[in-house]
Amino acid sequence: MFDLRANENKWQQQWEKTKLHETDLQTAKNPFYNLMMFPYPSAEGLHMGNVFAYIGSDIYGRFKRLQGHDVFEPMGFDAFGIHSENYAIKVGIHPLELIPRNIENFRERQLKKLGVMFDWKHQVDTTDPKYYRWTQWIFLQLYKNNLAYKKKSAVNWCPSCLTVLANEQVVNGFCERCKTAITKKETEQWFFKITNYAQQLLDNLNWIDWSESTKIAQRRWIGRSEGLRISFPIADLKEQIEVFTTRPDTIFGATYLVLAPEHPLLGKLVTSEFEKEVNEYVQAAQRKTNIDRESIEKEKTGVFTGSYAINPANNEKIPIWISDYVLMTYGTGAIMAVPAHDQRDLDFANKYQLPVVEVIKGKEVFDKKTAYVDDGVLINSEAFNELSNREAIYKINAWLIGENKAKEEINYRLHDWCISRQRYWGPPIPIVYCSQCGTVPVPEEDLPVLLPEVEDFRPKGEGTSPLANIIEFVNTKCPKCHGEAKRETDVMDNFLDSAWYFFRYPSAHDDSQIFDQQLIKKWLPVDMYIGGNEHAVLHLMYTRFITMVFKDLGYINFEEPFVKFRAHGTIIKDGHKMSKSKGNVVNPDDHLEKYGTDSLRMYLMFLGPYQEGGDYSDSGIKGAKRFIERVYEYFSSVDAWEEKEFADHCNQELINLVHETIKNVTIDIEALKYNTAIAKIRSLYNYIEEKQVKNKMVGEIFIKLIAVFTPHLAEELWSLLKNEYSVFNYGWPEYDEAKIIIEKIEMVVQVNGKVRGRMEVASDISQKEMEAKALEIENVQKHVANKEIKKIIVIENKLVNIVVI
RNA sequence: GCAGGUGUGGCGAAAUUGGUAGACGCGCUAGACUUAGGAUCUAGUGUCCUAUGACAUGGGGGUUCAAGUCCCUCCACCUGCACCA
Repeated sequence: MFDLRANENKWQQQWEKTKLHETDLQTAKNPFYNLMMFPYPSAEGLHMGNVFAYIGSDIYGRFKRLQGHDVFEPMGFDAFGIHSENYAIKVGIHPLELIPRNIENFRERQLKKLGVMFDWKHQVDTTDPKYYRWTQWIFLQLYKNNLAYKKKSAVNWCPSCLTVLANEQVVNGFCERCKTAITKKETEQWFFKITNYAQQLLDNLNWIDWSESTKIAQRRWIGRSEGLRISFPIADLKEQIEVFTTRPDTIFGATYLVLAPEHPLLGKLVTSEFEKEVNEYVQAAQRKTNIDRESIEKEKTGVFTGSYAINPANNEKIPIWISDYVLMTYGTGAIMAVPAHDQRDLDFANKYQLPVVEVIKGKEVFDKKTAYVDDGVLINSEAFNELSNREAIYKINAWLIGENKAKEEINYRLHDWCISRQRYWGPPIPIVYCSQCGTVPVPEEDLPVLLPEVEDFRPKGEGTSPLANIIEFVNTKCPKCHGEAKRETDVMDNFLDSAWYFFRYPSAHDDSQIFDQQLIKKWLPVDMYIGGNEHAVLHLMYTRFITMVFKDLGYINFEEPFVKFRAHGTIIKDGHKMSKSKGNVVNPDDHLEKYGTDSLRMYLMFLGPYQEGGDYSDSGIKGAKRFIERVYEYFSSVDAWEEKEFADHCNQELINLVHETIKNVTIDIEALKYNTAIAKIRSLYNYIEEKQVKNKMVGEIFIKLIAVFTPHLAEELWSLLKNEYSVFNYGWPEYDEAKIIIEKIEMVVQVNGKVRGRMEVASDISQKEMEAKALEIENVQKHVANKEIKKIIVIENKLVNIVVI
């Protein structure tokens, strides 16, 4: 009996000994950078999702290697961040001790067993000072180029993680990590100006070769909308309120304004009569979580400020209200309410008895309950009456702009990236505050700003990092005037660590520079990136931003990091995502031990399309193991392989099958359709076994095809056939369309689209002969009898359809 | 609510993009070998059925010689985003 585990150990050792997977980056002639998303090393170890992702990516890498590329397939650890830190807190072990232990476990006990061709010489660990020194360096470059700034604003606050979060890390109002409801907190934070790149981030989506689902998610997240910024003068005050709208055609129906409770002009607007009510409302809004505030089920509330604005279109006096359905974070934090044509405004107007003026007439009669939001003809709009609203938009825009009452504006949903974290486990922000010189960046030669060893690394929750309590860390000298100064005590968002790691892999041990320009030129952008779509608007957005910054600062000459990105699917179990609470988690270690890596690799790739994932079943993996054992038995039982050109000595059926299989498997793997590739390889094997094929060339072709899926088995079979190590140095099989000769075809004969018979015909038969032959079939005659043949449709090599009436 | 996706045997899934529905597997059934089988091998396996028949790709309708595939409509589930002005 074939011992899969022993065989795997044997070849893994051999690979390591011969450095088969170490690519010489300098001399490589045909580079292919095959990247997969690196993991954060949790103590639980790899889960089935990681395993699925890495195996799928490795198959592509092995395929490219066999096709003759020098494949660079590095791996590293995304070990900074709240996830790692929270785990350390939970188990009560300091991250400085825990994380290296986890990394060791991940690499030695798990990743190395997957049979993936990682090049460990280029391992990267984001918590290594030699790495985060460059993360800090990146911060400094952004700072020097006005792309990093500090500002006070209402930011997302997680009351459980005790830190602020970027918008991308708030999921449905909950913390991405711990699922706690997010509140708003008014504090000073560091931001990166990702919004400077909003348009470029959007435009490039038109040409990068990424999974469509990922591109759609990014487009929506960037959320470009075109409209007008209109100024509404405030009655009795020399101020203006600016609103953003995409529907200037409805301006004559704007019957009131609504400001966000945080709006800066609010103080000036509120009349003494309404002061108490307004203050109470503002305070209540501040206390609410985003969930309470942004839930659309909730009834809208608001209060009148006592002031009025002038509608610049018709000079009507309209009241100014505040409400928390208007967000300070989008547009100008103020809207013109057009209740007749916006459902939210209508609900609000009905509740507080505000006037509703219909300005666009549609087909249906407006019932004051459902806002009319479709196209129509303008009414109650003075000079613009009877225009279609599509036309009116242009005319009203031109008029308002001409009158200096508005200007065109493009708004994005995307906000600047808040990178401050009031936590311990991250790279310190390299900034010093001096009472004389103000905010001073740490000089590049003083990097890294080392993360100090702190006994109590728990977050304190006062809006400051635990580092704020370390006097030796905080107190420092100003790099400019050498006077007393204090360090910034926040650390950087973990997503910055991972936004540039693939730039570092080729230069992983270069302490003189962030990366070697020559190597970057040779190896980047990444040829193929595979990862989970949960990072569609997080990692994959930030990493594009950082790449664009590198380009603009002159470090690289490309602006998109990944030529090709593919999102893999998720592995589910019994119809649900694997999760501890559902109790359906499959531990990959057990299955690796029991069935071997090759079985697991083959099974995972076979259970569904790679980009969709699939449902894991324990029994399915047995089938893969059975297949591997059967193949081994067959190959080892052949004592004499015929060393002949198979194309000359085999029957045409086998020749056709081999060429067709090579062709289809090549196409399928390129498209990541591993499940069907495996099905076709198995079909070929079934034929080999059934017909007891012993041609050595056919055997070798089969081994190469299966090698990407079951590399250990392939090496063993390769040596069984007395070939030289390693099969991965011997190229991907070629197919030759010309060798596929079809002499006879089985054709289906239909009568009125229903199959009534089959016939075997020579491939060079004429259409007339084919028709005649079809009509000879007894069962066909039965169905054609006494009927008039209207026409006969012949599809080459497939079928004949006789249409009768 | 919006966007995207999915819906095919008992199960995971295929289907050359309009041309033989169910490839390749899992499971199951029967048989062989065996002291034994949760091992292995062989055969069978969409449903109904006397079938050379009929019916079958979430439901209904349409286009076509021909529809899982195209169009209309309805339903269910999954994933994102969600008061974005």
